[in-house]
Amino acid sequence: MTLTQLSAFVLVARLGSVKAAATVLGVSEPAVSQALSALRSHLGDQLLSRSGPGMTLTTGGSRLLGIASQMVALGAEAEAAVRVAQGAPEQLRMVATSTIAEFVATPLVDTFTGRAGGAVEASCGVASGAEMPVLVTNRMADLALGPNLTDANAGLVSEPIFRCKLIAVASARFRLRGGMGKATWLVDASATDPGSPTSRLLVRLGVPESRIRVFPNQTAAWAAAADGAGVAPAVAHLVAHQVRRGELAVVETAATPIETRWYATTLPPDRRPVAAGSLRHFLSTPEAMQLMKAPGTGVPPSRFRPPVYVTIWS
Amino acid sequence: MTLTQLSAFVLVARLGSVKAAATVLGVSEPAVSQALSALRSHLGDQLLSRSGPGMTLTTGGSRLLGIASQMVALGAEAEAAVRVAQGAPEQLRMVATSTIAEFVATPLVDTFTGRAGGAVEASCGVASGAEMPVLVTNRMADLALGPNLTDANAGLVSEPIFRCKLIAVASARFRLRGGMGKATWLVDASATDPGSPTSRLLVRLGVPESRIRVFPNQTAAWAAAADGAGVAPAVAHLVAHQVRRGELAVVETAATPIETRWYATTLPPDRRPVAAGSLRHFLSTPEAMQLMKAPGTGVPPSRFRPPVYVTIWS
DNA sequence: GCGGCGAATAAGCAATCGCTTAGATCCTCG
DNA sequence: CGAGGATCTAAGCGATTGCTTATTCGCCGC
Repeated sequence: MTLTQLSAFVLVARLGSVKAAATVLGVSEPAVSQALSALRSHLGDQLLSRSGPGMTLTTGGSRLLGIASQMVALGAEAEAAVRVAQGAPEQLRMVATSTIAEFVATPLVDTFTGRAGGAVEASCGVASGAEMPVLVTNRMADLALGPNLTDANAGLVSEPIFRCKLIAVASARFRLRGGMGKATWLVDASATDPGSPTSRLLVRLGVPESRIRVFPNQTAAWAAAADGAGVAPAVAHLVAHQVRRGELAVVETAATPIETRWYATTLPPDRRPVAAGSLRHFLSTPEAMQLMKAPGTGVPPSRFRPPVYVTIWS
Repeated sequence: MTLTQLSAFVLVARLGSVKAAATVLGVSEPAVSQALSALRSHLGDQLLSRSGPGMTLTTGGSRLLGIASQMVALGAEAEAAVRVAQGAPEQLRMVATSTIAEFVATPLVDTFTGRAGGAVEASCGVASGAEMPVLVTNRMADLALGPNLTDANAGLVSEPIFRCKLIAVASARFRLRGGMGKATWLVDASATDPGSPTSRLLVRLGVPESRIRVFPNQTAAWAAAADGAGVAPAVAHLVAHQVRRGELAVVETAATPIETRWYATTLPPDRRPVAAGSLRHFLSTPEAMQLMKAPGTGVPPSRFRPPVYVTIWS
């Protein structure tokens, strides 16, 4: 029984799929499957089995889940505690939805790290809205920036940080033939995350999959839109730069603008690391607000490493 | 960072010596030393260092100790929880001081197991008085039978179970030459445990080490005493059989009889496994009392496996 | 019945774990 | 200063872990 096996089990149970757990852990799917099977044979219990959409836990599995979660969390805590005691910079792991990560996460994290004066070392990863609560409750991430995750029984605390509008943009010369229903939609990875504002927008407009093109990041999608390839959803203030320069123009649709909010989610104060509390507080300062409002000064998208998920055990 | 390494660290920190931890774990001393050094280099912290009698923890070490203890305890709990959920018999690990283990532990455990009707599978090991609190608080044992271990800050609960007298015996034909000070004392392993009634007796009589012969178990010591090799300490009712048959006779000394008590020690009710509570309760029943009083009907000492300590991870 | 997707299994491989024995080191106490 | 006890290091070993790619299994929708 190793900690690796336990965290694989926890993630599978919480995410409801071996594949999803493998993605989060950044390993191949058989690796997770094997860890699970090792645990199964060691404990002599099936622990969990597929059933339609998700997984169902055996009695033993559900008993184990609570205990294993604690062990995984304590493992992360143990490493952090020793490192801090040595005066080493505290590690702070933040996850954000892809759009946020692309534009504002890095400047926010960098500025926060600078403010902390070397006492904190922050890193940032990408996660879907579904992954976030799992990552935070199991201490695989300290703070999530994205949708509202407040969930009483999971013990998470979300706080609204920022308010913005989701609109649609296209090349100024772009002309729809046959109305909005026929347009090609150019989206980033967040559209594959059900529950994200982007995917809500597409659902509300009834856009079929065949008319959606997914790009690795938002900037690439906008570049394609500027080339006249179609319509792209965009957070208004993030795309303001391109609109002002005339590369893109706002397109009216039946569903836009959509008002959305970004939330910062952490464990409740008594169970979260102090650095997570500091970052949370920093996010509500006018300075952070300014960074989120004016990302044109942020880092170029090339510096953004897309699927660098959180690594749990260094 | 593995659970093996963490439990090695916890045991070393709590017992104050690498060697003691190795003994408890039933492995060689370099094995523990190496586990510790692996943990040290992984975390980049010395964690603990020798200082005279015991060990002193670094700041990081003391942080880690609490967290690691929990993890080790949860590891044991996880295995138990899954096994129980499967309907497998609950494991119950008892430790006792050598004398108790030799005579009464096995019949007690066997009877208790029988009463439970297959729902509990109990095993028994030997531990010194110093090891007991460590083993119980870290859930490496569920119940300890021996001296009073009540320790508020460690969160242990001891309850008196039985009262007995420690006396001295020798061959009926044995005659002291030069008084008690010159006698050879024939003792079992418990005499090497400071704090045990036997060692208290020897200290009180001022017996020098040179006049002490240690036997692997109490029965062997008594056999030697019956052969006239010297004087042996004995729990009165345990040796009654041999006295009645004339093999041994009670010897008067300045310190005997010593009144002693056996205690059952567990975690407090809210943190201990149910089976430990049941055993604790069983130990206070008249039936258990009877077994402790009349061990002549117990198992022969050959069935007693001396240094089978608790194995933590099967 | 059949393709497709998720999961499990197989095979292979490097790294690590966990243990041993043997020897070096270090500290204390006489 | 030397003896002895405790600890650490070294070397070696077998088993396990943890990961990969490739293949097979089981199930669902058509």
